[in-house]
Amino acid sequence: MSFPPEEYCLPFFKEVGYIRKHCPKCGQYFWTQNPKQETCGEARPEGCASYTFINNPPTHKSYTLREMREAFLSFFGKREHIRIKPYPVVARWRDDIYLTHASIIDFQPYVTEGIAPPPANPLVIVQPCIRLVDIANTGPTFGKYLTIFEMGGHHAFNYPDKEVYWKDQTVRYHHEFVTKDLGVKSEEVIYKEEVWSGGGNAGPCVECIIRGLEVATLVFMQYKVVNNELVKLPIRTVDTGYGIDRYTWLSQGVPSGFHAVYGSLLDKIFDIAGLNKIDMDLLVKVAEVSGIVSLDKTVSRLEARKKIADLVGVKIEVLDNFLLPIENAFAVADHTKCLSFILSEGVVPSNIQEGYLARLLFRRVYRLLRMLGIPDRLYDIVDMQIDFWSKDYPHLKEMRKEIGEMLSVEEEKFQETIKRGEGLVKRISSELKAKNVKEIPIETVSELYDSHGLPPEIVKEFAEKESLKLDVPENFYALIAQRHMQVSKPVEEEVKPEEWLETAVSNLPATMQLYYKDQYLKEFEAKVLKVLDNEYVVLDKTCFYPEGGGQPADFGYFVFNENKVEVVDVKKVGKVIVHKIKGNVTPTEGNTVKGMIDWDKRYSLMKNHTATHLINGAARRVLGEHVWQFGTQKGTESSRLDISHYCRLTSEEVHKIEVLANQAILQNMQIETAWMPRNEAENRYGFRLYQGGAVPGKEIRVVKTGDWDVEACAGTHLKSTGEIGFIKIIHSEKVQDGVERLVYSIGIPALKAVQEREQLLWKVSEILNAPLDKLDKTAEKLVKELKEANIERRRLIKELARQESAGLKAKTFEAVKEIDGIKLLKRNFEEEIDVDRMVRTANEIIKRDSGAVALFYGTDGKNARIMVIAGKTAVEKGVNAGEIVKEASAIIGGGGGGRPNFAQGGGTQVKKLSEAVKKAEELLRKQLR
RNA sequence: GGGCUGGUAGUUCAGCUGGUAUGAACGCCUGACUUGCACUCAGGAGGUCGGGGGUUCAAAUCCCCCCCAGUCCA
Repeated sequence: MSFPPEEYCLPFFKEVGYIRKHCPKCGQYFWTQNPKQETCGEARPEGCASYTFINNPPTHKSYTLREMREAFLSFFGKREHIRIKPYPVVARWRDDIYLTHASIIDFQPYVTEGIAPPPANPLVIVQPCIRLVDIANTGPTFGKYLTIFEMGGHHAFNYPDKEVYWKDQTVRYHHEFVTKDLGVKSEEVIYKEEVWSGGGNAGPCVECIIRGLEVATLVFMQYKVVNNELVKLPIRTVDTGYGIDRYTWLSQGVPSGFHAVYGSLLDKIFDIAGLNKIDMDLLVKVAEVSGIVSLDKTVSRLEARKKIADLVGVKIEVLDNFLLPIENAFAVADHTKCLSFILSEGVVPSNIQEGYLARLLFRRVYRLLRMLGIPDRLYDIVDMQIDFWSKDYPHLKEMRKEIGEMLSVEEEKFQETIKRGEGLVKRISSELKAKNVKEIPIETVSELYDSHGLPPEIVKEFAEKESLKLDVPENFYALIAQRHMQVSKPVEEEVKPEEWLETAVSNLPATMQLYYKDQYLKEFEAKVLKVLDNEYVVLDKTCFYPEGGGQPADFGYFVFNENKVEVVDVKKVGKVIVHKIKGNVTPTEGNTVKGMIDWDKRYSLMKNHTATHLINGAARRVLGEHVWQFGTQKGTESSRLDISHYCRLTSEEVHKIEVLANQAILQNMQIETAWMPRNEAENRYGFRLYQGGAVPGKEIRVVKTGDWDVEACAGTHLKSTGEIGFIKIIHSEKVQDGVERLVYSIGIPALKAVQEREQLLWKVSEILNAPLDKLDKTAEKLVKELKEANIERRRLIKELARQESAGLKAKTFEAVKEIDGIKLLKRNFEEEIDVDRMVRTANEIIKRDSGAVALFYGTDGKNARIMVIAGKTAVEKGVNAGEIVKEASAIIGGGGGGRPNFAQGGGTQVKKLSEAVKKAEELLRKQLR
């Protein structure tokens, strides 16, 4: 994809004497005022330039991050842009991404697609952004790439009938900012032509480069990518990204972006890690060329290292030893900030979704700290981050305790994983050593990582303890990716059977939602607008609630022309509500029908829905601010709510939630619902609103339950909480790591649930013949007695075996025959074919006399069993128990087998048992001959 | 959402192609010898083989379902 040169040829460039040039190294076009500028001037892997601002900043003064942020905001504030507060880093308002990775994310998709107006136009914002894709590059690039950074964006949304500003003005703003406010010389500012594309949108963009560092990207979003073709968007968006952290670095000219952003905090981390004698000259030299580093799954760290070593004239080993701890400390500074921000917004580390991102980040930090030898200082560092950033982002401080708790749970889990891993590696090692293998195969390492979460460098560490070699290939993570390619099956696309419905109703007007006008409305009259396929009916208005937000659809009836048909499903298709009916007749278009909903069901669902909000509010109060709704399903008998939480709920916590929720009922709080513009709702109630995930539309419906809970919710709710009556939490379970499910009933079903439990207790009490209040003690005693009885039983079998074999009860043996010095003991156990007893008895016999052979058999009428156990001497003389049993049991219609000294078998033709025994004896005689 | 491991004695684990859990180590109990640092020696106790179905003469082992734990990817 590329755009014609005209797209970049701006009046501004002509006006101030910029000329367009071609970079011989990377092949891209750029604009500069400096005729001597040969390359595009950006420090990148192609080697177009290196950083020239280290120890030599181009700005008129040095800025802290906070000062730079303010400079940016006020520059645009003075130029008609309205300041907007930053959004959360967890993008709860979107269902397509987890984290906010650019300032424009805040306004997608509703503003950029024209569904809702922007909060201001033009606007300016500094948005904390998280990009985990850059995680491997964070330390080695000295601050060019960070997992968390602040993006300054000034945005203008240009509508067909309202132009704010576009390319020329955008570049002018940038130029004025860097030259006038920051004091960078105009001829040092290079603008590079680029193409931007992402999230299905595209447009030309220019990158702004100063002394080797790309500091901003000015994107002009104006196309939609459809089947590889560019389609013009009605709204053209100015999407700028100013790297506030990079400007700060530029202005300070310090060796790394981390020095610039974290300042004293970085010093402390270095101090903790014992990095206090750093060769600053070497660090600066490396910093200047660090722009060529760009790691991904295919480019190895060592390759990049070698390039740098050549450039600064140091041996690669020396450089590696020098840089590794520094890079790790850099990454620690960045990752602990990132983790603090994610956790502060209530993300619970988990093995799914955004929780997994938090876990990934935690484990990476922990490994880095481990390599630095300071894993125990994690909390101190996070604490310092919270102090450091709370000045600008005060909510961090409020979450300090919860962040600490989540970290400690996570640490414990990871330590367990490592400990388990150590055991695994030890065992694998001894197996390998037994086979005289000296190296751990890479498949084993992959499996240890993939199935047991053990990072290769930790495997290496443990393997070396066992004096085994392990060379972790540079492309290890690419191998893992490949592994997943091989095993993953193509996911079958779920076909939407209702797709035709969508097109069929697309021209119909929006159905009037009577359930929002009066949620207690049970009957209504409406005009039939459309009947499809004889079973789908669209009306001009309805009080049937379509399935949504975990609340099932209403059922009921339509009555027309003295006919009555059942409504069996209701769906919302776009803005149209479609009723699915079942009956012999269908209403005709233009007719009037009377609709009646199944009120009992609906009222019960309303109660359950409001109860869900109460429980959610109660859980947040009991467990903390990290509690978010993860999913919910309402029913008439019971409902469930999944919430994020970092450890298993105790019964005390569940009871507390239950008590609080019931108190909320007793307070009989009023429930207010209101439609309001998205911006207003977010401003008034915050992003807590999005409990149920992203909510579409320009206006959203806010359901406020007294001072207990506020959520964006489309469901039907009660007028006051008192109507619920009673909530009983039936049970809780863990549905995923970090997600707890609460299952509860309300009203009479809740009472029934309690009664069922009570019934169960009574029944148990009756069975155990013990009073209710002593059930626990009685059960304990019984289990203990059962265990003891089992032990006694086993002891008795042993004892019996010993005695019987000792000949004390020799008469129990049918016959004792001597054949060739071998003693054959035959015995019919009749119905007592207890394997354990037979085996033990036989074992006792051959223990006493190794020349003995036991031939035991018996039948309980259904099954017959034959067992032959031979002593050592007997086996030496040729007895083969396995063969005897095999042939003998074939007679009784079964099978059998075993080893020469031990075999058992059986069959179902019990009548032939004696024949089989005879055969067995015969075989034994043959074997001895 | 998809994939991969694992669940056997108090603990960590063996248990191959169904056929004795004579299971191993540590821990525990009893006794002896010793009081020098995982003491040693002798003896012993301890298992619904995660749960439920099925196949089979026979299932820890094979098949299906469920539960629990861990882990990777999106």
